[in-house]
Amino acid sequence: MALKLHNTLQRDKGLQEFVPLDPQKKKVGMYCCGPTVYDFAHIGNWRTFVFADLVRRTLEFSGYDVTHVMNITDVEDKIIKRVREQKTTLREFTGKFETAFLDDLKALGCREPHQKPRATEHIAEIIALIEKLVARGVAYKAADGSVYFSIEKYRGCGCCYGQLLKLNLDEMRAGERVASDEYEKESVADFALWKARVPEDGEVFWPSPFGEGRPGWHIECSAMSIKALGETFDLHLGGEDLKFPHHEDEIAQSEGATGKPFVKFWLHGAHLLVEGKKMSKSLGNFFTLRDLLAKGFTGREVRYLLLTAHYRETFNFTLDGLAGAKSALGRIDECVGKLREIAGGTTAAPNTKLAEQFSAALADDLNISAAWAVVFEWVRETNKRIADSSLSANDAAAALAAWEKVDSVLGVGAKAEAEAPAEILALAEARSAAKKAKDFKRSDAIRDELKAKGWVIDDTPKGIKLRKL
RNA sequence: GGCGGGGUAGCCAAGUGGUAAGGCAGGGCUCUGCAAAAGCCUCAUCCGUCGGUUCGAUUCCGACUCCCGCCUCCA
Repeated sequence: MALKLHNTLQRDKGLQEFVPLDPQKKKVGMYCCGPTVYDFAHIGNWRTFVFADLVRRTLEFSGYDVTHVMNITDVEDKIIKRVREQKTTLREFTGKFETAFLDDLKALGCREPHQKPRATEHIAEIIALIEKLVARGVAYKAADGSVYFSIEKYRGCGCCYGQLLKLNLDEMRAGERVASDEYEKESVADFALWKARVPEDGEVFWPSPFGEGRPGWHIECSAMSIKALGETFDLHLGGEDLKFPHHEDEIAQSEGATGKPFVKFWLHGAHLLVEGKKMSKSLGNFFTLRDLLAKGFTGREVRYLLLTAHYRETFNFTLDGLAGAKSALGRIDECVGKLREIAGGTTAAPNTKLAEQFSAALADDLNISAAWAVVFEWVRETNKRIADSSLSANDAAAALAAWEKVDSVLGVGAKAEAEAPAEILALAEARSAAKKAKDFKRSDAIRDELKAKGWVIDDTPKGIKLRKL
C-alpha cells in the first residue's frame, strides 16, 4: 500500500504519497536533526528520535533501502559555555554526552543511524558552503567579523524564504531580545553562518577565510546532509519547534548555495506534555531516560509509550501511562511466548492478515494508534485460538512469523523468559511435591519463600511456571 | 500582536456526514486446594460550550471558551 505522509512543505494540502527521488524507487535518503550534546537528552527529545526510528523502520518495512543520517551538534553556545565553566575540553565534554545519547538510543530500541556526522569534523565543508553563499551574494561579512545570511538578497533572487510556515517578517514581533542583539546584522531576520571568535570562546575556534571563529547554528545541518545525501534528498525530520528558524534557515542556506530544491519531504514531530504540563525542572516533570530507568521502567516500555500516539499530536506522557505500557507489553509477551511454545522448532511463512492490516494503518500518515489496535485485535484472536487448542504448530509458527514482521517496525520484541537457578528449581520441586501430597500449608510456605527470593510460581494446566519478579 | 495544533469514557488515545478503534485501570466469569498468573466477557445514548447548515454532525461552518506550540536557545 502506498505510504502517505504529511509533508510540512505542503502545509494544509493534505497528505502526499511518498515517492523516493531515486529513479529505481529503491534508495531513500533520510536526515534527522540529532542532539546538541550539552546534557542528557530528555523524554521530549526521545519522542522525536523514536519517531524518526519509526519513520525509518516503516520505510524499511515497505522495502526501501534507507540511508539514515543523524548529525551530532558538538559546537554551540551552550556547549562552549559549559566547557568553559567546567574547565574541560570541547571533545571531552561532548564525548560524554554523545556516548550517553547513543546508549539511550539503543536502550529505546532505535536502529542506529548509518551515519552520525559531527559538526566539528565538517568545518571544511561548512566553510566551503559559506564561501559559496558569499560568492552568490546572499551572505555578507559584517563589521563584527561574522558572516550572515541575507534574507533580503536571497528573496531578491527569486528564492522563497518561508516554505515551511507562513512567515510575515514585518508582523513578527522582533522581540526585545532580537532588538538588543549584540551582533551587527543588516536585518534582524538575518542569521549567522559563521560567528567571529570572541574571548569567551576560549580554545573553541577554527581558522577560516572570514577570520577565526565557529559555525552558526544551522549551517552544519546543511553542510553535512548535503555531503551525506546529496544536494537534494528525500526526507528531513525533526521536532516541530525546529520548523522555524532552524529548518527554514537550512532550506535557505542549502538552496541559496546549490540553486536546487533541498528536501522533498519534511516531517515534524509534535512535542509532548508530561503529566499534562509542559516539562520543566521546577515542576518535577522533567525526565531523562536515565530518570525513568532508575524508577524501574525499561527502555522498551518507554518506547512503547512514546509510540502510542500519532506523531503530529501533542502527547501526554505520564508515569501512569508507563505502568500501563508494562501491562500492555506483558499481554503481547504472553501471547508470543505461548505461540513459541506451540510452534516448537516449526517454521512457516508469515500469516498475511496481521501484516497487511498493520501496514495499511501505517500507510495512512503513520497512524500508529490504528496499527496498535490491529496488533491487539490479533492478540485477542490468537489467545482465543490458543485457548480452544485450534492452533497447530504450523499455525503458531505462521502467526509468530507475522508478529516478527510487524515487530520489525514496532521494535518492542518480546521479553525472553529468565532461567531459574538450581536453588529455585529445587524449591519449586519441593513445593510441587508438597502440593501433590495435599500438604497445602507447606506448599504455600515454599511459595512465600520463593517470592521472598524474587520468584513467582504460577500453576498452569501444563504444570508450574517460574517467573522472575 | 502574527502564525499554528488541540479539547473524545477514571487515565492515555484513534476515528467518521449516518450514530464512537485500541491500550491501561475498574467490574463479572473461567481456571485453581486457596491464590497468583493468564484468558474470555463487560465498560462513552455520546465526542469543550452555544448557535447554524443538513433528513441526519462528535465529524462541515460561525461564535465563544480553555489548553498547548512557534515567532528568542529549544525535540
